[in-house]
Amino acid sequence: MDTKSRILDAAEELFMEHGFEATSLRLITTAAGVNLAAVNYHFGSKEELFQAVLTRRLDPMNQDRMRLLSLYETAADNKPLTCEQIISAMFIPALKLARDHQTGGKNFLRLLGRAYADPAPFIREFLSSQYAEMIVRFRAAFTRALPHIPREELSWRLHFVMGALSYTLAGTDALKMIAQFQPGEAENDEKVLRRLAPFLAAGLRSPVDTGSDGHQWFAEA
Amino acid sequence: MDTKSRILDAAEELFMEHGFEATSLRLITTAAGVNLAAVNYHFGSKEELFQAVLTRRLDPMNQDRMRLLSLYETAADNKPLTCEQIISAMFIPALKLARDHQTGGKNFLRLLGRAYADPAPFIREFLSSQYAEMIVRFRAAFTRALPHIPREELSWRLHFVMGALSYTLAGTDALKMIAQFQPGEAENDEKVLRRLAPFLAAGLRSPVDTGSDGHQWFAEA
DNA sequence: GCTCATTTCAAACAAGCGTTTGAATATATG
DNA sequence: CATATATTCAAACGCTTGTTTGAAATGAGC
Repeated sequence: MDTKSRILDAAEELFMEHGFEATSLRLITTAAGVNLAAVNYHFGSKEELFQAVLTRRLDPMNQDRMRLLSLYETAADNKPLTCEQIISAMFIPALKLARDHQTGGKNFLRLLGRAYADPAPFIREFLSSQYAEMIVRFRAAFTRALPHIPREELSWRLHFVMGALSYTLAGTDALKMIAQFQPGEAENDEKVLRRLAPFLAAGLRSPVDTGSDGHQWFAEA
Repeated sequence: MDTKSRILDAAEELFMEHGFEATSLRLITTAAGVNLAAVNYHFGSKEELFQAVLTRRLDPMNQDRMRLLSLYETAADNKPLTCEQIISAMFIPALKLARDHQTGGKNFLRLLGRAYADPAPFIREFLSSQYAEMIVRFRAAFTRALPHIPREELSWRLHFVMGALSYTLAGTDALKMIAQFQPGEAENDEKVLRRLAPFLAAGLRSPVDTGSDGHQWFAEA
């Protein structure tokens, strides 16, 4: 394999394991079996390397998501899609990566989940640009699927969906370490996403809280 | 104010802004107006300072959550609580912090959201220990409230709830920067949580997917 | 006012960081 | 084969990091 790919693979795993700031170029190049200067030669800088690691898999995944959404829309003959279809279009490409044991697909999804919460501006701006087109398309699809949900409310619900998804894919949360939380059989990313999707679909479809009926949310204690 | 509090306040804000690794002790001590060596004198190390920053507000918040849950359980006379009540017990203490403009409550919640996704083992282990007791209590409450949900499924749904909550509180996600996502009026943390709670309650209560009826999730594309 | 423990301070420490350099090597082109 | 281009390499650069040190300053108790 060529030097560039060796660096990308090693960086993907180490960034996932230690985060961006705590992963040194010396650690990456040693793991990749290449010279220290190779990163700056092939990628320019550590930041550009990080973006290259993300782009390599994120861009195809988001393209795949939009391709799938268009497929469903064409098949539906311009009628609104169901929530399940739209969520499937978001999840299936992620599932493909999770299933991919050959490449570091699982590693990448966990790295992506961490990148979402990283404070560095260059990461946030990069993700914004990477997701911009996809979000617009999916927002439009959800707007047609859920016409009774006000625009702002729908924005937030889409936000919650992305949050739960990225958090779950990150798989780093502290809860997993607590003894009480013991999944019975060996859970893999695929099974988890199959649990998450119906959960989110129910939330997306839930009636909008008018504040007048039902449970008194957040009554003072 | 004493040196220790000055350091904690400055560290809280700077850790929130730049993350743990990218925030240097020199940045913190300069902002706090104290000597560089004061951190190691009062807290021992940078890691212990970070834990002190989290403990200061996280421990009281989780105590408050459990107190509230006990309050509801006593009022319910040992009958199972509703999902809304349990979620309220989780959210109200977080809301109190979000409302607190005096102290850096909002800053802290965003810092906490980021800590959830931080790769450093010492952070993950610390959060595990901080949340252990609370999670056990709330798991038990949800188990009684949703007896028809299998144990493993409930574990994951609780996991999703924590994920969406922490991701939302972090408030750092890239989606916010995308032009299409423009909340109409000025949204504050309180309004956001009021949208999130019903969304999650609907997901928690959703029928368990038996795989035999309804939408064909994740049909191959 | 002396004493002793606590706290602050400037300075230095060793180590690691991302990046650059210029020569050496490999690869491809004519 | 000779030439030019692309890549690798060891070494060093300047800088920042968390932590330690020992002296100076502070403040309470007798």
